[in-house]
Amino acid sequence: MGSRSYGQYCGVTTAVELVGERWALLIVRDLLVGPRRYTDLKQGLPKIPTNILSARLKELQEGGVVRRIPLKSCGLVYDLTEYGRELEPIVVALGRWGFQAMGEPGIDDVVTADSLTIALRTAFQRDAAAALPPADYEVHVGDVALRVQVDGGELRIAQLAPPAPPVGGRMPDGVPELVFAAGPGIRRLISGELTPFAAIDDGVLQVLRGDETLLERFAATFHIEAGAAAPAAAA
Amino acid sequence: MGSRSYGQYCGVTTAVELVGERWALLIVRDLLVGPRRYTDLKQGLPKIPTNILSARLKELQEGGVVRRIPLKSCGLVYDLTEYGRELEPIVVALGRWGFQAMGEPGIDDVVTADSLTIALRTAFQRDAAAALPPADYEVHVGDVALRVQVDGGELRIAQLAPPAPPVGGRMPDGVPELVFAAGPGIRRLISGELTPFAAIDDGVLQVLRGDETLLERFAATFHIEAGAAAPAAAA
DNA sequence: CCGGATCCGAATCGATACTG
DNA sequence: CAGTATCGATTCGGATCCGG
Repeated sequence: MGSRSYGQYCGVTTAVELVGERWALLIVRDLLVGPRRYTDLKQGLPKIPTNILSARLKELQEGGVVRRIPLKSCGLVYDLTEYGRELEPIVVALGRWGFQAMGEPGIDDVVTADSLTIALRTAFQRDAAAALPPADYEVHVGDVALRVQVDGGELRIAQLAPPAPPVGGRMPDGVPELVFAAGPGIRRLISGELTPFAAIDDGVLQVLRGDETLLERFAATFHIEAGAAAPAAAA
Repeated sequence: MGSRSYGQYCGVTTAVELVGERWALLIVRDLLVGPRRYTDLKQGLPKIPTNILSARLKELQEGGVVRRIPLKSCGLVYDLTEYGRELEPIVVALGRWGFQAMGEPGIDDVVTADSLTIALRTAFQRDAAAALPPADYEVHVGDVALRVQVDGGELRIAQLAPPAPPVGGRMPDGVPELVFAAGPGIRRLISGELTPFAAIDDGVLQVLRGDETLLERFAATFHIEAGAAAPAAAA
């Protein structure tokens, strides 16, 4: 009964009926990084109730956004359909928009591997990167570790354990030129609020290995301009 | 407490906390067309409960997306902030994405002036239009009437009565070269599923005045490719 | 452990009525 | 015109439980 339809014949309306329910776009965000098992999604979305996760996955499948793939080696993954994958620029743009309104982290906010991966894609400055020499970073935020490789306009991000190597993921060889660790305060480096030097000085960030001047290159490569009006950062 | 937070420190998460609630993005969609009064919004969103509309407006203001402007001539409008206006490319992209999943209209789906305005912006092919001569259309869909002017890569859309001339809107002068009327089936013209000729033939569209060959130009100017996989059109 | 299904109280939504 | 108030219908959130 409860006709949940918005009652309009319109593309935007159709879109929000497909991916506008609570949690749906965050599931899509994580699947943009790669195929994920039910349990991976649950871990990447620590606060999602399991019934909601399974309901969303069902709806997203019915909407043609997500598909369920039985794995040869026993198991099961969810993946975006080709149609679902077309959401990538939209999710990235939303992330860029929302980034500007991020305040300080809530007391029990977490940074997950997938969300950080998308955040880096969001902040990636292709043109700036193309003009810079290739670089190879290892970034730690909380207990998430990412291998971030930039070569020309290309960006490659791999998630280091934990969690276990993602399905279909390929571990990069070689040694990163720069290894550093940060907390959520890394946001202030990406926003330009803090220079790399100031970030180290404030204890927001520590260089674990490598030449710390590479941080300048990192900051030039990953940046989100505080566009128009920096809103007062909602609660 | 029922902390409605998603518990993640992430731009995408922040964005959906700001505009991810039910109805919120549709309010933004309508405000992208121009400032609107409470009652305008209610008419443009016929199925929104009034308490939800006022709740969303309040939340959007707190989030720095919408602002409330007392009108000199007695009255009150809601408008997007500069930050809110940055959602335009995102809403347009979502509309383009959702367009591909639109099936046939539900029995009591409506097409509103604002949603059609955004739909045309969504479908606008700047490059194609720039290569074509200027054009001046009047489009009727249901009881919505739009004046659509294309000049080079520029698109201007004005809403003809009803409803009354929008606040701050300016009525175009002159006479449109082509006036036509359609139903929701206009979607099939924009998707390329129907040629202009076939659309007339099927009764999807009637030319009321002007040279019907201009419909070719209209179809070339407003088009949405059925990109990757045309999903099976959700219920 | 993986992939959910079930149950229940709390919060939100939807519809309508009403008010300054 | 611009909202509140109210109340039943849904949905969400949290926890537990179940079959492989």
